[in-house]
Amino acid sequence: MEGKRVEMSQIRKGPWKAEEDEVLISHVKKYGPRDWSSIRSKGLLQRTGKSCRLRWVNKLRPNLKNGCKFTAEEERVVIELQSQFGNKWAKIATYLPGRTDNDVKNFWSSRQKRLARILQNSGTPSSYSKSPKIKKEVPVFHNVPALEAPKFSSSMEEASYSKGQSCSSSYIDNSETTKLEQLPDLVNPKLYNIDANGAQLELMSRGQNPYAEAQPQFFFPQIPQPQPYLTLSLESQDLLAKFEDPYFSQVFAPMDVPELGSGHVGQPFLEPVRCSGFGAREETDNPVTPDTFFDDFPADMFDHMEPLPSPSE
DNA sequence: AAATGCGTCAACCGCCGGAGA
DNA sequence: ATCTCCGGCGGTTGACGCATT
Repeated sequence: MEGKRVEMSQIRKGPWKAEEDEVLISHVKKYGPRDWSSIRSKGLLQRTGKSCRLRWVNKLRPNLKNGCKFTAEEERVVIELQSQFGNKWAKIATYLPGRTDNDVKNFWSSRQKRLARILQNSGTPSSYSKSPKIKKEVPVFHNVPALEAPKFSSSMEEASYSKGQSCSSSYIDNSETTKLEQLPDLVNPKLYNIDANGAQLELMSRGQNPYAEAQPQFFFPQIPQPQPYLTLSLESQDLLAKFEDPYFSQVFAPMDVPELGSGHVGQPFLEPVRCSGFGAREETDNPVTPDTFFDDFPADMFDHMEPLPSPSE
């Protein structure tokens, strides 16, 4: 027992040093990405097997897109797959070459935080333009190539170790011409669920999608029917969808959002705006990545919403 | 220039399931 | 059948850097 405690105290935690990385890489070169616990039992590293595995999978594995932001297409894929599979980050990551489940998870939680904050900020309409943080770029996915079968899984560490790392995607082709017709149906308000405190925004399709469990390893999500009139960013789509959700209204009605109570739910909320106004600016890195919508948010955006019932009702 | 807020990322923790003894 | 160990996964946290006030 005492010995065990001493042993535990020798386990290193925290950031990895370059030397440790080298040892780990060397081990994987020799034995492959397995026997993680033997790394410590052999005295090579004072790290747990789990820690070694995590380090390898998330940082050292070849062909990782370390440091590369998610492309618009990748974001779309994540959003699409999350709606199908729920928070199955490892599964989702298998559709994104070079991305790990941790990447996807981080991306998603950042996005959730952003959405939650945007929704909170919506309590003060002027805050759209005043909040500089909401300048975050949010892509509009005009260009939505069909998802191809994953060439390899993010957990396929056997992938040739010596291959160089690259930020280029094996399946994403930015040269495709814009096709609004391929936009996924991400504005279905039925998809969304917001918990009681309004902080956690999540898709409800978890466990409800017939494909969610049935899909094999190389199953690919169905690209829903086109929504040709949609030109809003995904987040604006999310947001608008939530505004149409009665539960959303209930949750957020008590907030200081007078605008939310002065419209007409059921009216066509998304106007056939084509690449004009918000969400259509060009960007150097990604020509089809527009600016975020909130800076340029129409002041009357919420005018189409029905008055909310009072909490007492 | 300092304070603050926010986003991103790396790493840890706990739970779970499978394999083997 | 049960127990233990290991690996995989999802959730969470804390550090850090950047932008803004």
